[in-house]
Amino acid sequence: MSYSRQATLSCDNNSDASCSVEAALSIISGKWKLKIYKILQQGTPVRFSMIAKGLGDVSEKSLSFQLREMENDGLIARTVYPEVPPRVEYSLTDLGKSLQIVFESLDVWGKAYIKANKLGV
Amino acid sequence: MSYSRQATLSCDNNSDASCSVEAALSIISGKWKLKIYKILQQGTPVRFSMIAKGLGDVSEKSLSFQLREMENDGLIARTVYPEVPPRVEYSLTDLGKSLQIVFESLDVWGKAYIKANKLGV
DNA sequence: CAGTATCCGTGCTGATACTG
DNA sequence: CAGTATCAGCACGGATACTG
Repeated sequence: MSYSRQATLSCDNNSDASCSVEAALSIISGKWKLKIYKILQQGTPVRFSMIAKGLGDVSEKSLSFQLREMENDGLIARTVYPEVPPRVEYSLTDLGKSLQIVFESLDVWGKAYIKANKLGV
Repeated sequence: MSYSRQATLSCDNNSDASCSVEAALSIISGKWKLKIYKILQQGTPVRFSMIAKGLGDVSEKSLSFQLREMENDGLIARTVYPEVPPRVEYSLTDLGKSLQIVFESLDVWGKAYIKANKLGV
C-alpha cells in the first residue's frame, strides 16, 4: 500500500458543517465501490473471485484495495475460511446496508439531472 | 482545457441501474464543489474573487475549472457584467438547489458513520 | 484461490505567469 | 477583476508477476 487516503476523512480542523458530507463522499467515491455494493446487496456473502467476475475488468490489486478500504470504513465484513484453497467471503455490514438510502437519494437526483440535461443517450 | 471528464457521465453502454448514481457522484465529486455549493447556497450571487476568498487556498485555475464544470452540469449560473473592471457573478440554478436533499442525505449518513467509527477527533 | 509487490500511465489539482 | 496557458506533482487505478 503505497498511498492511503485523501485525508478528508477525520476533518480534525473542521469549522464547517460539510465535514460529514465530505466524509460520506470520500467513502463512497471509488471507481468500483458502487458496483461492489450492488453485488453485495443481494444479501449472501460473495467470494473475491465472484466479485471480480461481477465487475468484469477490474485488476486484482484494484479490487483488493477497494475492498480493503470498504472494510476499513466498516462498510463490509471480510470472513476468511482457513481452507485449502483459501476462501474469503465479503458481505455488507449494517453500516454498509444503511448506505442504501444515500444511493437512493443519489439515484433520484441523478435521474432528475439526466432528464434536465437531456442526456438520455 | 486539456482533459474533460471522467466519462462516466452519459453511461451510453449502461445495462445497470447504477448509472444515475454514478452520474450524480461524478457531478458532486470535486475537491471544492461542495464548499462552492455552500457559499452559493446563501442565495445572493457571488463574485469569482469572493468565492476564492471563501475557499481560502484554491488556485485560480482550479476554481475556474470547478466553476466551469458546475456550470456545464447546470448546477450554477454564470452572469457576466460587461464592465471595467469585469464582474462575473455565480449563483445556484434550480437544479443546483435541488442538490440540497442529496447533501442532507450524505450529511445524515456521514454523521452516523463518524459515530459508528468513533472518529470524533 | 486470494491475495501482495512492483512498476507505470493518466488525470486531477495546484503554482505561477500572462491577458482582455 | 476574472480569467487562460503552461508546467509540474502526486494520487489513483491498472498490468503483470509472484506468494501462502
